[in-house]
Amino acid sequence: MSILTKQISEEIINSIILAQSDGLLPDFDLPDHIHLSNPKQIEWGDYSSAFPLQMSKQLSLSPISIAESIQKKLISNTMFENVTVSKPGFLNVTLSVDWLCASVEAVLEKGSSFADLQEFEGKEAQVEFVSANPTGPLTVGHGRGGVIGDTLSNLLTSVGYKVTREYYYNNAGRQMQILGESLRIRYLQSLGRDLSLSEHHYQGDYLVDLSTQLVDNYGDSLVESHWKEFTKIAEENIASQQHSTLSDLNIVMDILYNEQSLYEDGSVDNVIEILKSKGLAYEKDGALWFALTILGGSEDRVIVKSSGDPTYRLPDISYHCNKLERGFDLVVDVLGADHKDSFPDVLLGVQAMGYDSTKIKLLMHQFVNIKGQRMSKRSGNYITLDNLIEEVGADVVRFFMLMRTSESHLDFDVDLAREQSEKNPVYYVQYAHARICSILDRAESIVANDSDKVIINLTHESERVLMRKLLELSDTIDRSVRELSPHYLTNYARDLASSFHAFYGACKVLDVENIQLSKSRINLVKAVQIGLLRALELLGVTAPESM
RNA sequence: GCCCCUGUAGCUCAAUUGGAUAGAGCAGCGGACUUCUAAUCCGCAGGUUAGAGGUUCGAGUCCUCUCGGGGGUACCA
Repeated sequence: MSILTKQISEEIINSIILAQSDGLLPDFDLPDHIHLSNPKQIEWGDYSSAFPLQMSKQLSLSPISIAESIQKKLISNTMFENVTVSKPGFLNVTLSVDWLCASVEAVLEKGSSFADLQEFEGKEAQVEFVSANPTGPLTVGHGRGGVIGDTLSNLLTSVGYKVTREYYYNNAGRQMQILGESLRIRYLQSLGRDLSLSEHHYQGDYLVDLSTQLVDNYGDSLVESHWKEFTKIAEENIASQQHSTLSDLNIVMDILYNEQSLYEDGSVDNVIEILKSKGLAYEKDGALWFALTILGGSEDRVIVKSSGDPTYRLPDISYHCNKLERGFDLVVDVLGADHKDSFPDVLLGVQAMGYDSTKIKLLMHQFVNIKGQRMSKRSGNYITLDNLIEEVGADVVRFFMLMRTSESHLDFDVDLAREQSEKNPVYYVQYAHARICSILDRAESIVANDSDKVIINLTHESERVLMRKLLELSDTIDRSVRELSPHYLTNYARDLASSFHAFYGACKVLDVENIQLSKSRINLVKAVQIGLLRALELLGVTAPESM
């Protein structure tokens, strides 16, 4: 099944061609797509296009006359019940009930993949997300990135990509030493030694918890151990906790990419050599600088400090080259706003290394602000992702994280999220599914074991809207992928649920007085269930059968 | 100082990338369950889209300036 608006667009273009061959319209270069929007007034139909307005100047014709010429050819199309032209020069189409019914029948035939697209069949994509340092528990910000990345991965899969979910495991550099030292000090404190952390050490309670575990398991046998031993223990422990947190959110990574390996296999040195040989790296003040200004960047940056340690930009460049070397057609970095500045530098580095950096896309998200009574910050501690999941549940976390566009700040209202009531949009959507299940259970007793998929004559306005909304899932998936904006899916799920609830209120599905109509409505409800389940599946939210 | 994001109803946000009379939810008010789940539905009210200019048939959306909020601006990641 193809995208709904694309089908309409093709019909309009065909009508333009017909109008041209009849001399109703002059010849002009046809666009490959007619842009359609959902008009605000019911009398303007299901979709409308401003195409006649846009072409008016070029063709030296009035918008109305262009629209009327297209209308003359489009009106006989059985896909449409009505084609109208309105004031400044809009072309409006109303889908025919027969066409809608037949399309919904096709949903039943195709099942849950009905809205999937084959556009990127055979292509491979990599989505890198979360990529937290193994130095502490995941934050709610990581949670946002995680949910965005995972849902985007689902979406990319639904348009044909083979997707690799990847977590860049940042376990090299000085921060790991600090982690080891911090744990060592906590451990010695647990044994009663009078020591304290410095300002730069990791202050969180999680290292205290870990150190008491160490005392329980090893007693004082680790007293003489080097910080490196403690780093190893802390890293393993924290990483496994991070992944257990992610798995609570239904997120499973395919690959944990180890930063350390970039040093071990010489990739990082290779980047230095190539940049040097191209005259893009130079020594100054004992450090090695990347000459970004030559490549159009805003300013040169240090890639190897005078201490001999690389800055994060260097392994980042190396890592992104490695991604492209693995042959991905699309690489998406899901990053928090704090990383935004370095992204262009990495792209320039990748380009300088001779790779096609246009395959790498950025999906940046802003931070999460936690609002609510019981989640107020305790002294010295911040709210972890674990706390949040425990407080409101995984479904709610996933849904709320995807309610806003990723580039806007997200106010996470914990009081609202915790509320199991009509105020909570997650339950609104899930309740629609539970209602559907309930209807379908009862349907068995009225129309026993009926396997035919016929849908006819669903003419009520709420039925029309519901059918159209269901068929728009393909548009939503397409747009979410095109714009790397998974939040459209959340809006879609709410809209579809809303259309269903309105239909439920207006139309009795199970009506013993009218078996034929009941059969069609039951089939419609089955199709809506398929669509709603699919949307929730892509969002990673469960669909309870009763509530 | 400079760069990026952002400012829309009392609150939280949409608005299909420049289209028609700016839409939802919550909060407020009024209706609808002896009838498929009332975690629902229907209706009312709520706006100078921060402000001022500009671009054009047409601006919440684009350009300039001013004012608020956030982030960055490291030889941290």
